[in-house]
Order: sequence, then C-alpha cells, then structure tokens
Amino acid sequence: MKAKKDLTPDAWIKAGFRALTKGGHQAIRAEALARDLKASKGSFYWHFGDVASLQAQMLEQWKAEASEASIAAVESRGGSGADKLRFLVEIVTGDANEPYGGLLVEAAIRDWARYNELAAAMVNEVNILRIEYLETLFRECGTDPTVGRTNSIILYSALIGMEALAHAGLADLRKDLRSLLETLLASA
Amino acid sequence: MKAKKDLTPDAWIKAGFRALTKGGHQAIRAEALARDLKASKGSFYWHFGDVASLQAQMLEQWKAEASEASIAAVESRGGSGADKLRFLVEIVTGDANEPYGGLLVEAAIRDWARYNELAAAMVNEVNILRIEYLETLFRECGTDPTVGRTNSIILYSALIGMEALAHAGLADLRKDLRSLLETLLASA
DNA sequence: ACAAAAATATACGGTGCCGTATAAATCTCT
DNA sequence: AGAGATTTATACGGCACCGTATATTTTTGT
Repeated sequence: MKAKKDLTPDAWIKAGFRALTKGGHQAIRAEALARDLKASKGSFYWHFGDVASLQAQMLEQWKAEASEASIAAVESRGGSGADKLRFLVEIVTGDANEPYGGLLVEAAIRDWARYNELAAAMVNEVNILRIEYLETLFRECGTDPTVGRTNSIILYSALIGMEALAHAGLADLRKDLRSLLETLLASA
Repeated sequence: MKAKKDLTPDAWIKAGFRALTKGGHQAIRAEALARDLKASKGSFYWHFGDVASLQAQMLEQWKAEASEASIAAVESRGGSGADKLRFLVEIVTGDANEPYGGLLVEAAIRDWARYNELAAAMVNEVNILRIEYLETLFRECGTDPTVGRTNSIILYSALIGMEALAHAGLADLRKDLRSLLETLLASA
C-alpha cells in the first residue's frame, strides 16, 4: 500500500490546471487545491515550498508541452510546406486532443502573463518558437521570408484572437482559420 | 467649497480602470481603490452598494465607449469602403488616443470576461457590433457578403491576438494589421 | 516488530479583504 | 448660527487565505 493518499507533485499540478481553467491564475491557491483533492494544505506544503513554486512548475510543464506537441506531430507527418500548414490548422483547431484542454489552458496562461513576469516570459518563449516554426513552413512554400514572417504573425494572432470569438459562437475556429491560411498562401 | 474630497462615482470608476489595467479584474477592490484615492472605504460604500455594482458600471461605461468611438470617427470621415477600413486600422492601432489606454483596457476586460458572465455579455455585444460594422465596410468594397463576414472575423481576431504579441515586441501592430488588410482586400 | 523516514493532518498567528454600523466632519439652506 | 442632509472616516465581525509549527498516521528498512 502506498501512502494514504497518492498525492504526487503531479497530482497537485493537475489540480492547479483545473483551477486555472476554471477561475484563472488567481484561483491557484493552496487551500482551494487541497479541498479539490480532499487533502489538507499541510500535504501541499510538503510537496511545494509555496504557491509560487507550484505555479512555476505548472508554467514549466506547459511550456515544454506547448513547445513540442503540435510541431512534432506536423513534422512527423511530412508533406509540402502548404500541407504542413493545413495540417497544423487542423490539429490546433482540434483542441480536445491536447492535454489539459489545449486552447483553454493557453488562454488562461495568456491572461496570467499580463500580470506575472514569469508567465509572460514563458508565453513569450512559446510565441517565438511557434512563430519561427511557422516561418519555416512558409519558407518551404517558397514565400518571401519577409512576407512569411508577417504571415506567420498574422496567422498566429488570428488563432489567439479567434479562440474567444469561437467560444462565444461568433467565429468558426477551423473554418475561419482555414480561410485565412488559404488567403495567405494564395497571396504569396 | 465642495465636500472635503470631491469623490464622484466617476472618480471611483476611473480608479477602478486603473486597478483593472494594472492588476486585472481581481484588483478591483474597495479597500485598494480607497487607498489609491487616499480615501476610506466608507466613502466607497456610500457611492456604491458593493464592489460588483462598481464593476457593472465600469463595464457599462466601457461598452458605451467601445461601441461608439472608432466607428463614429471612421464614418464621419467618409471615403470608400477600403479607405474606411484603412483608416480604421490606423485609428485602432493608435491606442494612445483612446481613453483609459484603449487596447490595454480591452485586453483586461477580455480576460475578465473569461470568468464573469456580465463581462462576457458586454464583450460579446461589442464584438458583434464591431464585426457587423466591419462587414458593412467590406460590403462597401464589393466583397461577397460571406467572404466579407469571414474577413471581418479574421481581421478582428488578428487585432485581438496581435495586441499581446505587439506588447512583447514580437509584432508591429500597425504594420502587420495593414498587411493583413491589404491581403484581404486584394483577395476579394 | 520497531525505529526512522515519508506523507498527511491539525492548529496557529497574521494579513487583507468584505460589508455594516456607527461616528465625525462638511455642506446647504434658512 | 443652527438643523438637516450629505459625504467621509473609523471601528467592527466575519471569512478566506498564507505559511509555519506541530501532531499524527503511514510506509520503509532492518
């Protein structure tokens, strides 16, 4: 038999993500997570020095996941640059597949980044990586590098902005992003 | 002489917006605002029943402002549909002109909307109004209505998403939005 | 089976906030 | 100047959280 409750640090981190998506980063609190896990906060403070430490680990985990996931999937599949871009749009607008609810966690972390330096740094790193990857894909399409850079920023920005609209039924994430991608590809 | 301190409801609302942009909607708190205004919270609770009431008034004020402002400016200027769209991009990427810091307040309210029904309703109304206005402008350009609708969503989404990237120096809000607009106009 | 270590639980003092109650100050009007 | 209304300040009880200290239980190793 293991310890009365099998509370690994990861269990707390997962609870942290649940709280994050439900109530934003301010909802990541030791006592609230303990209630969620039906544990005591004494347990929490055995695994983590303080709440900030848990948050830092959450951000690290998200960064690692967010950096690899989609890119690896697209690259392993291969095809032309345009094919990869199209496939990327399909993956990213899938949402459900990704751990922790994908875009919902992302949105909450982007909010978080507005009021927290560490979160801002993490988001920035991920943004840079993704935009650079998009640039390589546009380059594979033969797009002029300068235009490709701008297109990457546009496509990525539209994804971020569209998420909230889609949530409210104002946009169709997949359809509208597809449309943008084709327009960008055609204008090259 | 007026009352010892000239604390109109509007002074509290302005303080609310200051807190909002600095610390997010969770930072809108009676005692914190009182400190900001060097007043007591007793004063606050004379003007407002509770914090939620202040927040509701802030949202109402923002909605009114956000709905009118840019549209009126563009319409009063006139010109072709494309001209208006181009002018709109210039205005919106100006930022500094708008009261309360424009895009910064918007971003904070969009965050807010994720965790608050009223805020979500307000943001949704504003989104709908703006997208519909964009649609009319694309229609003035002779764009097919269906395409115009999609283009409106794309342009608006890109603006929203780009704001954060621009803040981090990853995007050039004006330049990149201009580029997107021209691409959309050309593809029609 | 028993001591040491690991994991969880409980109790504590402290802070910051909410909203109310009550006091004090200031303004208005006659 | 003084009564009443308006506006601000202070004091209060309550709650939720933080992080620490201190049990208490469970697991591990011998």
